[in-house]
Amino acid sequence: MSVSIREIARLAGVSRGTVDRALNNRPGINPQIKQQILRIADEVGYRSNRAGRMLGLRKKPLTLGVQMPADGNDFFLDVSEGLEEAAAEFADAGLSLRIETMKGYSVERQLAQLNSLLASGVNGLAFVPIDQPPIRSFMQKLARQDIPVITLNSDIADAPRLCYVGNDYTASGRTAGGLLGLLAGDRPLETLIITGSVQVLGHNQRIRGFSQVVREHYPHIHILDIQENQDDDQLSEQLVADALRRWPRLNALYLTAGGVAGACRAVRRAADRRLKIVSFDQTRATEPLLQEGLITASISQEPRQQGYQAIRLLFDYLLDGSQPPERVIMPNHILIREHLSHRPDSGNRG
Amino acid sequence: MSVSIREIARLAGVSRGTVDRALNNRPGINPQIKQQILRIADEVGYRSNRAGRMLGLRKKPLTLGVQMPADGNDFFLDVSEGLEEAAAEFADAGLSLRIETMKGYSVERQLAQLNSLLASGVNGLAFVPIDQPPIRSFMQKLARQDIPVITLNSDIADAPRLCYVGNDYTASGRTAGGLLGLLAGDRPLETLIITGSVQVLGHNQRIRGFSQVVREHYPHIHILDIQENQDDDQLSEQLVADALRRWPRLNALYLTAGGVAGACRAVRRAADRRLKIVSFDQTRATEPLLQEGLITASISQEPRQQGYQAIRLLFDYLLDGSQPPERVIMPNHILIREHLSHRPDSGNRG
DNA sequence: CTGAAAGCGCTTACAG
DNA sequence: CTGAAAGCGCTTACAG
Repeated sequence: MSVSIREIARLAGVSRGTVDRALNNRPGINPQIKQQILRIADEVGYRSNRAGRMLGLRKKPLTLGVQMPADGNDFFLDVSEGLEEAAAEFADAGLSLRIETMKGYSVERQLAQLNSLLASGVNGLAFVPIDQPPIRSFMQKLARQDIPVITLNSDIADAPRLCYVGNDYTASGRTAGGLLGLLAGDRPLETLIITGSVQVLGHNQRIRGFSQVVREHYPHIHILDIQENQDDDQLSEQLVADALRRWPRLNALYLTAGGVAGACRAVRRAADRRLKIVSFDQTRATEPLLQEGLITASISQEPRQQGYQAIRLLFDYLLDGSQPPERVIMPNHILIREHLSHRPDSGNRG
Repeated sequence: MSVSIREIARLAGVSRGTVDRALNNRPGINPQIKQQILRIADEVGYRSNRAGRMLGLRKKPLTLGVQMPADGNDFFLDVSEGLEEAAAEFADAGLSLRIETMKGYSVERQLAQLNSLLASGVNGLAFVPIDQPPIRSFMQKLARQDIPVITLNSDIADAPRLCYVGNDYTASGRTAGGLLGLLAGDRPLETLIITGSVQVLGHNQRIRGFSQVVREHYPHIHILDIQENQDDDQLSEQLVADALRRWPRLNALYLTAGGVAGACRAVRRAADRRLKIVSFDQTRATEPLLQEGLITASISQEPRQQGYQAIRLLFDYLLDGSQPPERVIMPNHILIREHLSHRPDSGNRG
């Protein structure tokens, strides 16, 4: 229970309106007085009351824009749940969401959707940025317009943003490596890495983290090859089928991205071969495969929390000016058949 | 943005005070009018505004009492962090916490501390109940006084409570079993189970869940024996040392509770033997052992979230009357060396 | 540049 | 049993 704006006004001998102007960097205030008020606020340890603020702000409703490559990508179903959870929690305070989704990664499409959100008057944005110069310069523009931006699930270098909310791909690759190491026991493992695309930073980081751990601790894990499936199930199935033929001793698969179902189809057909398979995330595609034991383990990254936190942090920033940490990193979790049912839950996990 | 109490008052042709009385079950209102107001509120889908409520309540500060066997038990350090996080979040609304801790499980001590909290005038309680009749009747008394209670980390049967916040011990035992199954590969595993006490329900459930999975899926995991270490490191070390001597083929340890460090000391001394060790939680004791690879994996249960949610749910109930689910179950996570650094974070994960 | 007033949605005494 | 008023901490027009 901290002091109120009224108390500070009394101490400074000014009106509450003036204190409000000083504290919230509003225009039209004598700089001297402003300094004095800020000093007093600091001395008494003023912290604005969230509830008061929410009520006061109620006339000017806030809208946040979200853009993500969610079409045909089940991973984002969970992200969306988190977005909606936060939206519901702050609906009281006048918050609403506007969500645009696209299929795959098109810079033009992303720009078009972001511009449309901007035109509709959103007060802040969360999106999954494509790592390309046009997106970067768009973000420069947003910064000049004082629109706070959170990069979601995937980050972009050298572009201004409030913060990044997502997982640490290198760390999740390390977890995958450590896990496969444990699964190997002391037997040699001949591993094929299937990645989505060597153009995608996150996929590469998952390979790097994996390789680091294998090199440090598990020399008997041997990497046969790294192949790209473009997140495509058909291609994935083909690649794995070929690999099974080509390397008779192939006994482990590390899948950094999509196309998991396809890869598993090929493995299932080779009924006589038993492979350890490590993948990422818990989706409609991976879940039954984990359930049946074909995928040995999958590494998840709290998609729901990613959505929830992105909205919460933007909202808090707009409400309070509170600065989030530069990177809000979700822990990654190892999923095996026995605890599948427990999907990460809200809890405002906070 | 739902309708306000003012709007309902207008629709019902009464004052806001009367609407407040109807909606919050306050005494002194004509039952007919009350029914009518409730009907209208229902029709328009009234949901009270949290911020408004927090402000309105600000004169009457809320205090919640917490009681737990935290002394000398590192697990509860993380729970406490969660408690404090929630306390900080709702300090605005006048919430404060009163925390009592004890060492071990004494019914008398627990009752004494709960009574002291009650005498100090707490509005709600969260505690780790000992599963004994005197605690049960104490909870009956609390219910009659309309003090909401949340059982934390451990539940108690046949006693009234608002809800249970904690993990599902059987489920975490299943996860342990599934994990050890994967670690075994296709080799036989001669496993010793060391449990805290056969008197503790949670420990037994961890054994049951483990055994279920082993029976269903991993017949080559053989359970040599189940022994009690009373969560004591000395005794634990002794037991494991003896077991290593007695069973030359012992190659796996499943530790359901405390005394992990002691067990590991005995294993480390037997430098020629390599055991798979599965334990629970990430504490000061287990962390370095996971780090060095002596413990293969540990299963954690989001202690911080447990603390956070217990307070949040009590607070919401007192604020809103919002009923939490009967059991709020934390997911359990498999921890291995490679993702130790990522301890579960607030995020109001929720 | 500054203050006084009205209002956000709710609760709590206080009259009647 | 019911209503009118004051107040929680803040913001936003509106005067000056």
